[in-house]
Amino acid sequence: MAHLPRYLQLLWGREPEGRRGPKPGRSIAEIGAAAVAIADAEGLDAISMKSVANAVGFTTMSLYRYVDSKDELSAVMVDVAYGPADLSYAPGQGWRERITRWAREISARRMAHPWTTEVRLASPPLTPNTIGWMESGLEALEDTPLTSQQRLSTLLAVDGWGQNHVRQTVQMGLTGPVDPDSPQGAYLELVGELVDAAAFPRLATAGPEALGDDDDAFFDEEFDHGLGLLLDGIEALIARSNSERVKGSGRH
Amino acid sequence: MAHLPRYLQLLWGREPEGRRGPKPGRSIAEIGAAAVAIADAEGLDAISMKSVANAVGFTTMSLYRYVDSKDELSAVMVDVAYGPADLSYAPGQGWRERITRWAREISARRMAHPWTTEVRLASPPLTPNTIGWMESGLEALEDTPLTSQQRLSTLLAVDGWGQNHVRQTVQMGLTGPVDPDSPQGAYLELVGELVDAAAFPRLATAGPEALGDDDDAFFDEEFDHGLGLLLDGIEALIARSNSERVKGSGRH
DNA sequence: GCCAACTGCTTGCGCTATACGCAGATGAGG
DNA sequence: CCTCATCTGCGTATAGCGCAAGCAGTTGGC
Repeated sequence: MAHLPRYLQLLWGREPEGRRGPKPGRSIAEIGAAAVAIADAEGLDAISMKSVANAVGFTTMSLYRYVDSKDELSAVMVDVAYGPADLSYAPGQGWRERITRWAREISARRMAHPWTTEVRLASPPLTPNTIGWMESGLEALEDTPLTSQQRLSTLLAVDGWGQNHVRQTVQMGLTGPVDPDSPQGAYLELVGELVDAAAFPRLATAGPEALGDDDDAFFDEEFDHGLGLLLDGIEALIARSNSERVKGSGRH
Repeated sequence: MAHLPRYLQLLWGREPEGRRGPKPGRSIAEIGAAAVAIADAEGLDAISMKSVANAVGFTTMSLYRYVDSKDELSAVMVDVAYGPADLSYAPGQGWRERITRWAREISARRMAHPWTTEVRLASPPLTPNTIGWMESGLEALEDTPLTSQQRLSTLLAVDGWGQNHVRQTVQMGLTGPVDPDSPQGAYLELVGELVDAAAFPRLATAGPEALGDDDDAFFDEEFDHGLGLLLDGIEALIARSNSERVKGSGRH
C-alpha cells in the first residue's frame, strides 16, 4: 500500500479517526474554495501561499498543515473548481448526445474558472472530482459497442481536445468581445504586419477570415467544429466495430 | 501600425538598420538555444533569467537588452524548440497522409522538448517558427474541398489535441518504461486504493486494463487512436462538403 | 568631433516558497 | 485523573526570484 499524500487523504476523507491534538480550524474544502475565489477574481498569478492563507484567516505557514506544497494546493484548487460530476443522462439519449452533453458541461466548468487549464499538474489527477468526471465520461459512452479500452482512449481524446480548446481560447483572449486596444485586439494587426503573404500565403488568407469580426462566437464555433470532427470519428469507429463483429464473430 | 515587442523584432529580423552603439554580443537565437539546452537538461523550473544569462556569458540584467520579460523569453524558447517547419509533401500524397505526417512531426518536436507544452504563453503565438508550422499544416490540407475557414478550424483541432496529448503523456510520466518506485509507477496502486469499484465501476475496470503493462507504448497507441478519430471526422466533413457541392452548386 | 544611442554591469527592492523551532490544545493510554 | 505524544497554528529565517533604476564604456550618424 503506497503512501497517500496528505492532501489526498483530506480530499478523500481518509484521515485516521483516533486523532490527538486540536481540531483543525479549517477544512481543505474551505481552503480550496478561498483559493478558487482568489484565482477567479485576480488570476492564477495572485495565488500564493500567503494570499490563500490570509483569505482563510491563517498565517502563511499554517497552510502547510493542510498541504505539503503549492503544487498540492493547485491540485486541490482544480478539484474544487471542477466540482462534483453530477451529470445524469436520460435513458433515451444516444451516445452522441451524451458525450456532447458531457463535453459541454465540463467545458463550461473550465470556462467558469479559466485558470484551471493553466495549472501545471505534476502528477496525474487523483482527486475525487477529476476522477468523478472521468467516470461520468465513461458512462456517456457506455451503450457503445466499444471495448472499455477504446472507450477510455476515446474519452481521453475528447477531454484532451476540449481542455486545450479552453486553454487556447483563454490564452488568445477570445472569451468575449475583443477590445481593439488590448494586446489581443492588436493581434490581427500584428499578424498582418509580420505574416508576409508571400511567405505564408495560406495563413494570410485564412487568418483574417477566421478571426475577423465575430470574435465573440469564436469559442462556440470552434467548439462545435472540433467536437463534430471527434464525434464523426467515433461514429466511424463504432461502425467499423459493428461490421467487424458481424463479419467474423469470434475470429481473431 | 502597432508597436512590435522587442523579441519579435529580433526574431523576425526587423531591427532598424542604422544603429549606433556597440554591436550586441549575442543573438536572440543563441540566447534561445542556451535556454532550450537548460530546459532540456534540467526542466522548465531551472529556467531563470540568471541561469540563462550565465549560460550565454551575461549577467542577469543584460538579458533584458534582448527580452523585456521572462514571458518573452519563454516565447523565444518555444520558437527555437519547434525549429523551422521544413516539411515538404510529396505530390502524390493525399490529405490524410499529409496531415498525419504533419501531426507526427510536430509531436516529435514537442516530445523532444517536453517542457514546451508546459510553458504558459500570455499571448497568441507570433513567432516565426510557430507561425511557420501553422502555414505548413494548412498546406497539408490544401487539396481538400474545405473552405480556408474550415481548414483553419480543422488544423486548430488537430494541433490542439496533439499538443494536449504530449502534455498529458509527459505529465503522467508515460514517456518511457515506468519505474514502479516513481510517483508515476505508484499511480496505479493509488488509483486502485482510491477508486472504489462501487463508486467508479467503469473506471475501475477500464483503468488498470489501459495502463496495465505496456506503458512504453502509451504515447503511440493513444496518438494513433486520437488522430484516427480526427481523421475520420475530417473525412466525414469532406464527404459532406462534396455531396453538398454536387447537390446544389451555388445555392447557399 | 560631438553626442545620442546603444551596450553590458551593478545595486537594490519586494516578493516568493518553504525549512525550522515554538507554545498551547487535545485526547488516548496508563 | 494524569501524562505526554501528537496535533494545532504562529514567528522567524533563508535562498532565490523577476525586474526597476542608474552606471560607465563603446559606437556611428551628423
